[in-house]
Amino acid sequence: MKEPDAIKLFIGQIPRNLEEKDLKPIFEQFGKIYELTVIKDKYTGMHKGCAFLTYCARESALKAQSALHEQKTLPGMNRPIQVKPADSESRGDRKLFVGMLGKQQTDEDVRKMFEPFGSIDECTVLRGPDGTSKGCAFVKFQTHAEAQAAINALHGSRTLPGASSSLVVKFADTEKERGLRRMQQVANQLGMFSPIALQFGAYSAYTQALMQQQAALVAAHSAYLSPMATMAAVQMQQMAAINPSALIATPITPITPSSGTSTPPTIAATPVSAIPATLGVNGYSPVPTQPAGQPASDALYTNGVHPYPAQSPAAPVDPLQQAYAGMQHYTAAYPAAYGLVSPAFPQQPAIIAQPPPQQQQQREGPEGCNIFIYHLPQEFTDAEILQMFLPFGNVISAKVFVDRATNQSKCFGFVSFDNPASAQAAIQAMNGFQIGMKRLKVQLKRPKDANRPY
DNA sequence: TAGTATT
Repeated sequence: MKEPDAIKLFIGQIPRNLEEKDLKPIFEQFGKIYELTVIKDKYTGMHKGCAFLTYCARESALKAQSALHEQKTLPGMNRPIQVKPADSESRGDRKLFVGMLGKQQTDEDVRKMFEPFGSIDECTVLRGPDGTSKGCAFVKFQTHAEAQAAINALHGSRTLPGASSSLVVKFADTEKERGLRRMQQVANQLGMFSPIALQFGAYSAYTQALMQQQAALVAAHSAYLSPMATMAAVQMQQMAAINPSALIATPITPITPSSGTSTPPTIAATPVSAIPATLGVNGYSPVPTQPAGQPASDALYTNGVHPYPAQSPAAPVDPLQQAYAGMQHYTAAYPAAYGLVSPAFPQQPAIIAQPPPQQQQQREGPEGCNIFIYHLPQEFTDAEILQMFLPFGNVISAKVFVDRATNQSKCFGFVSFDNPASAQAAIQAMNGFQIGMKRLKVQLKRPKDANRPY
């Protein structure tokens, strides 16, 4: 079916509305396709604007690459299509990050500097939106040895005009390192400069997981909304990936046409609970973050910011809670935006177009996996507590108890995980967590046959 | 001084 020396290609700069079936005709002309997969976000299913393509024959891949790479631009894109071997095809580490360039150096200048050390596959100076150099570049050699030779010869070898220190030449960050860098940026933006704050590994992970979930929520919801709302969701996801604090500080209102509505959104007025749980199987989306038992998780609550119900109201505010409050504001703003966006797009179905929220029956997890949550905000529904507890593991059930007569929340609920460690992590992190004027009470659910102490 | 994306 596929030649043993077939090459997997990475295809970049694909419009997000193109799926496999749309892309197939573009690539089929170079040979029989073995596999073509659009890359989607693991959690949100959102099209990432790129794909993997493997032809049965190696030759087809080479033909496609030379015919298409940087040769044409797909509709709606402002950069040409990328067709090149996927990272997984490359041998070893051969990509360099070059820092402390002068602002004047162009791609060509950098290329000249590096070409004595080997064959360069790619050389790009990073530039801001206005075209000014960011003073750094990526240079990819064909082999690891060439890249290493360039480091040996060039790193620290000179100081370029306009640069504040000597030239930096090193291997570009791996994916993992990039993640760390992002977390550090997040920490910095939230003002967490102290050595104690630097231990907040769990905080970053938690925040990022929550941001992902929030973005997913809006993404799911926006399927029923306007293109503008969808764009906002995309932007939001991008921001969540790099800068949760920007997300918090940037409510969705800027995308809404101003139409005289001045009611400030509040979570009580318009809960997001109507958002269908369309995230993954059974409406539940697993999150990899498992703070359970991790040292960072312990550090989070041994540094004087332990959230606890008995804590004085004047206690210092946990930045985690601030972040959470910010997100509430964000999600609360969303329905308000909906109300404003909708009339501008009369062809869009109104809110009745939403499928009915999936009413999941409460499911019990194994002993030790079920938690009880009390003091929930009145407007929290299954969807909200699901969102709140997803970062701690695989949630198999999330249920807010509702008064049958009034359909009002009784302000308590149950969440079940598929393992006890997740339940413990959730209790550790969320018991005493302040939301508005309330602090959550989070504890293991009593076994059915337990003696009732009161 | 870290890109437009890499299962």
